[in-house]
Amino acid sequence: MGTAAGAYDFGQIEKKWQQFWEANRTFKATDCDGSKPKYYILDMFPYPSGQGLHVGHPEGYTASDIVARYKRMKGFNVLHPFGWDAFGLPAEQHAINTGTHPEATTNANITNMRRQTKSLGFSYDWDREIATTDPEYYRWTQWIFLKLFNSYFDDAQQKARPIKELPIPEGLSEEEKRRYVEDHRLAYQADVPVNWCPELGTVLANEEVVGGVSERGGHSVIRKPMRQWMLRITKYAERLLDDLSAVDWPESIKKLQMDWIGKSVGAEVCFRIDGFDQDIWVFTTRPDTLFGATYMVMAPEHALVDIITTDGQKQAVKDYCEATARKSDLDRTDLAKDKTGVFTGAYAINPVNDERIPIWISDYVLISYGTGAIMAVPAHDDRDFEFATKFELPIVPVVEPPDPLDAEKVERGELCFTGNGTAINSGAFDGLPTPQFKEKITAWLAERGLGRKAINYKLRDWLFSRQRYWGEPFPIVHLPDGRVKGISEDELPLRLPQVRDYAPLGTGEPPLAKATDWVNVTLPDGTPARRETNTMPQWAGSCWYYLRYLDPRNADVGWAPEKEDYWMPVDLYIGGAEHAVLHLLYARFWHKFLYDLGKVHTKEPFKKLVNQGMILGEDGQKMSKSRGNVVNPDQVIADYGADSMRLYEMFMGPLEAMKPWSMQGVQGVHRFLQKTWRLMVDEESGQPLAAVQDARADEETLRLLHQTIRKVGGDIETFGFNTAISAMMILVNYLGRLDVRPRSVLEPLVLILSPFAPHLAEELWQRLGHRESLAHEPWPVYDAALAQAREIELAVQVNGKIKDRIVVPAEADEDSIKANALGNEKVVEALNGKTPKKVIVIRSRLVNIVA
RNA sequence: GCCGGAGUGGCGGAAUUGGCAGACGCGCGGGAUUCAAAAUCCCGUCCUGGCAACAGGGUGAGGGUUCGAGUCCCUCCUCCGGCACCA
Repeated sequence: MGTAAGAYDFGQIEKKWQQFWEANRTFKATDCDGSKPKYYILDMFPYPSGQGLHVGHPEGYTASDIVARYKRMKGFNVLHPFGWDAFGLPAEQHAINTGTHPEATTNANITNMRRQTKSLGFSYDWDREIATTDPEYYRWTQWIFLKLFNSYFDDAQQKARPIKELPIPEGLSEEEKRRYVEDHRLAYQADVPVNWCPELGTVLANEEVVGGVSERGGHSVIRKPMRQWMLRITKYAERLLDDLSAVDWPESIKKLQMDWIGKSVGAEVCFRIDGFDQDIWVFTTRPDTLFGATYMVMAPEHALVDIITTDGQKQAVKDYCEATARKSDLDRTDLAKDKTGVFTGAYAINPVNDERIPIWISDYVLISYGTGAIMAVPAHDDRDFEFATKFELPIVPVVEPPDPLDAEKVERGELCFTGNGTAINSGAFDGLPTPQFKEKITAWLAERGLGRKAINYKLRDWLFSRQRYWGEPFPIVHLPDGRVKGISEDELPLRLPQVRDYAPLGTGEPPLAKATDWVNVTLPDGTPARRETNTMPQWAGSCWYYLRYLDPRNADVGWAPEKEDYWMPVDLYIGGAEHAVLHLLYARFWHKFLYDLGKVHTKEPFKKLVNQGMILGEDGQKMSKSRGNVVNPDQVIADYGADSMRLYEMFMGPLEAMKPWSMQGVQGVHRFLQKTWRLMVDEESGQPLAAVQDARADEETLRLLHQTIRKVGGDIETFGFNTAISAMMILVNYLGRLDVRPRSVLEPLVLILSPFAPHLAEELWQRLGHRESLAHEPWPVYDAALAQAREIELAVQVNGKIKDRIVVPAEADEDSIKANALGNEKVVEALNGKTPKKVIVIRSRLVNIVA
């Protein structure tokens, strides 16, 4: 196999061109080149895992590489960088088990994955390679954190400002002033009930807990109050939501982000507590149902619970609160099927009708959303309905559904209606449609100081600290008096210290606490202090890496402003849909913050986003070691070559779709590349075939060529890589039948194939007599006139059924087509003497005769 | 439960967005080449009936709009993804 001198020796060819590109810096991106339009195309950088590359990675990378190579040929100055999201739990778990420094593991994994990535021939500018674990990189991650720490959010201006400019209310003590400032920083510490994972020995962000267990590893997660670093992402909720309309992203991803942010517009309403000075505020999206509020529910953690509970109910309430506190997240969701709760013994006064309503506690009300208390309207809220039914609380209908049948059921308390309708049992407001009632009652409450318009978000502040070793250290010190200070920027990077072992202490104390020499510091003024021992979560480094690529070796700033101005935003971002809310929301948040600081000039970092779908094993199942269906890219490349691998991954189906692997499919595209080779190269000599000539192509050949150029270019623009490949296959199959293969046809074919199979294309280009790489050759221009067929075959239907086909000149007008069709003998036969009622002519498509 | 997305040959998938369903590839069948095999090339391949020309049916199921529906509308089924007491 492949013994002849001129055979398609992909192994040798691919190595040769990879070395050529690297030696010649073929894909070097030139900063601030004003002579060309720029195009920034970014892949989601991978975690350097010990498993190495799997076949899912090259899918997105090949797609982006095709676009990058295509755009270069279209005359763009393309920035196409690559790097490593290198902090992460696997290297640390390995360190805990074996004592190997995670850095050593990480570097070895990067070396291996870099080799694998390079073996696919992607046109990255490798001079810009970065790793988030490099101190020269995380120096700037820490720098951004310091900026967050030293900023607050100005609600009126809806933007971040330096903490020094925070207006502090009059009359506060020094201690209160300090607290006030701490409470406004965008990076702050708080005692929060966190997702504590005993198995991993760390807390997790809400986004990292899936179905009550940890996203990584599937370990159980419990609720535990701990002092943690938080980022005030909630301040950006409105902007994160608004600016989604400005990006070209899949609607599904935008929707996921919208739902995650979860904006609700409603009102906060004040209820007096009978016999107490205190009030309870509740948040509701349905202030129009206030007259139907028959009880209240507070979260068990609510501060007022202890105060208002009557002696008789003390024990029951205490037991319930303790039981709730012990529940893990998983237990809570499991128990969600059946509502639980306890009466406090206290009553509140409904502000609209002065009714006395009982106050309950239940864990179906969350302390972390709204005010931690609700007014319950069982007739018009499913959860309240369920609770009221179980505990036999009154149900008062106040909204009449439009459907009379429903209305009757609601009236009898048999149906819970949550839609819009007409107000009933609501005093002077009766008869109002829901939307108007909402506005009226909100104004009514506001006039009396009993309520106000309010907006709530599901989005919570970002839990930003982890009790791990392998992450960015916080540039923060703790003073003996409890104050927290950021270290100065010129002390960055704050490097990770060496530690004896990497195991968490299990108490919540991070491994860094073991590095006492590092932890204990003396400040310039002589004060002893302790360094923060938590580290940042993995998402930190990926929040801004697209900016470091712009200026990756700059030792003075994270990125130079003129480079940011030239390259940003990212024009095309390709990666997996699993990052829909995590990475993409966090990165947008940091970007908006940097925008407020004037460090970036665009509101959004990623203009267009495309998700590649997952590649399944040959059995149609998700690839996994235990199933034994994992495809090894190294093996595929060894057997068929990188070009075949690239081409196959693009030929499998639509980029975004989930699709199963097929080794025979790889063979299929490999055959196509072989065929393309043999189209031009003599397998014996390696020289161009005698059939390759400087001859004129005939009309039919030119037409197919120009149609193919048009199709392939158009398909690349719309990510239809599978159909682009199919079009090239048709052209190659056609040319294979010709005895004379004009160079003027083969050369454009090689050029349009080159983004897909770059090694083969470069080799063919050279063997056709070119000295330069084709990487910057102009993309062939198609001639619309040549692509246009002279004659067109039309289907002729009678009553929608095809009877025959006719051939007409491309420019034939409707009347002549009509005459042609009606004169067709099959048509005459089918009509059987009947007169056509109507003749529909779709030029270039078909004729339909209705009889 | 709620919100998205998708159901097309034996398989992966095409179909100008309302206009010839099944491009291209895989697989399979037949043939050429070969001592033989691999590789390669040619022909066939949605289903049913027929030697064939041809006829009929066909895009998850059922209904509707239309001269015309894989594509649009309604109802239902299945699979995948997301959220899961967010008031």
